[in-house]
Amino acid sequence: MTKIPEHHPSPDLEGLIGYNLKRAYVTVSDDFRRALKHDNLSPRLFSALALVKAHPGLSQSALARQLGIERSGIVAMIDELEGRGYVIRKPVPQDRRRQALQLTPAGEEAYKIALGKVQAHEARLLGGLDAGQRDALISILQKIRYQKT
Amino acid sequence: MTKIPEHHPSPDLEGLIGYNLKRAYVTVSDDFRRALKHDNLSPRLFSALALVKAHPGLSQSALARQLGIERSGIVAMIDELEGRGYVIRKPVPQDRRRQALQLTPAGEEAYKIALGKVQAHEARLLGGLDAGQRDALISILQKIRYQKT
DNA sequence: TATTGTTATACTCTATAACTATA
DNA sequence: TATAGTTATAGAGTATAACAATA
Repeated sequence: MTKIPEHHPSPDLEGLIGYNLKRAYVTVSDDFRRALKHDNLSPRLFSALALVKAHPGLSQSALARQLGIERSGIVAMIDELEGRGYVIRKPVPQDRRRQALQLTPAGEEAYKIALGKVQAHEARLLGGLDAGQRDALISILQKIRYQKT
Repeated sequence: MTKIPEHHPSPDLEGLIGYNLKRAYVTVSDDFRRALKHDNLSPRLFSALALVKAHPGLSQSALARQLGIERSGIVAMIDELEGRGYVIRKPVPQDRRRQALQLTPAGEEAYKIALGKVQAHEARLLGGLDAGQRDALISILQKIRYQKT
């Protein structure tokens, strides 16, 4: 006997942006993790590297604001990246409260490799979208993100 | 002295679908929670109600598959919804391993009210999108979700 | 007074592994 | 053998609240 595929969504849910956003993110995130399993980089650690790379000297508080999370959550992330030798906390003489974050050469290299894998993962996973759809998607998502609520 | 707004994203990150999906989902999810705070319904409990509503008699395992999570995670969710009197677990005589889930009248009513609030929240939050953008977004997100990886 | 980094603590969501009862 | 529900347990990713050092 052939198995009947279970497929019974809720029309209410399927019509909601929030539900579809969440499910799509889980799909992309799972594939991201598989793609960077060997590098042992989660999406959030990768994002932290990307921001420190783009803004050498960034403080931990500024990184937290940029990622949209509390600064207390940054500590363990930077501990981890520093432990791997990817990032250093550099004292700032002009403001002794701060730690200026920057990538080490090993961090630069690890980021470069990871970025290639991330872009390959997205190209593979989102290969079904044409360039127009991809740009439209990013533009709409940014409109949502940057919206004042 | 005027404060300079901090705005230093990473070009790499801003170009990634995954990063934008995540950030957009957090925005929508936070607003959802604010909108349904009074009803004490999280996105996942709301989704569970929606699926039981759409498919009365659904088993817990089928609900888990539908939500894309493990069945062990469903137990506490249904405990909670049952405790509030929104859902009942009904024994199935033909298969005594199963519990058929269904909404109580109170659950139907709570869901109806919640659905209205959720739709209002999305209309408000996504008011900047025209109907075409909204449909395009849902269609692209579903394409990602339903993709075989 | 306000901000930075930090710690302690707790909560939400989810996974894994094992068990039992049924099929 | 396989599936349904369940429990115990653990992990990731957050938040809140407090504190010391510094601005």
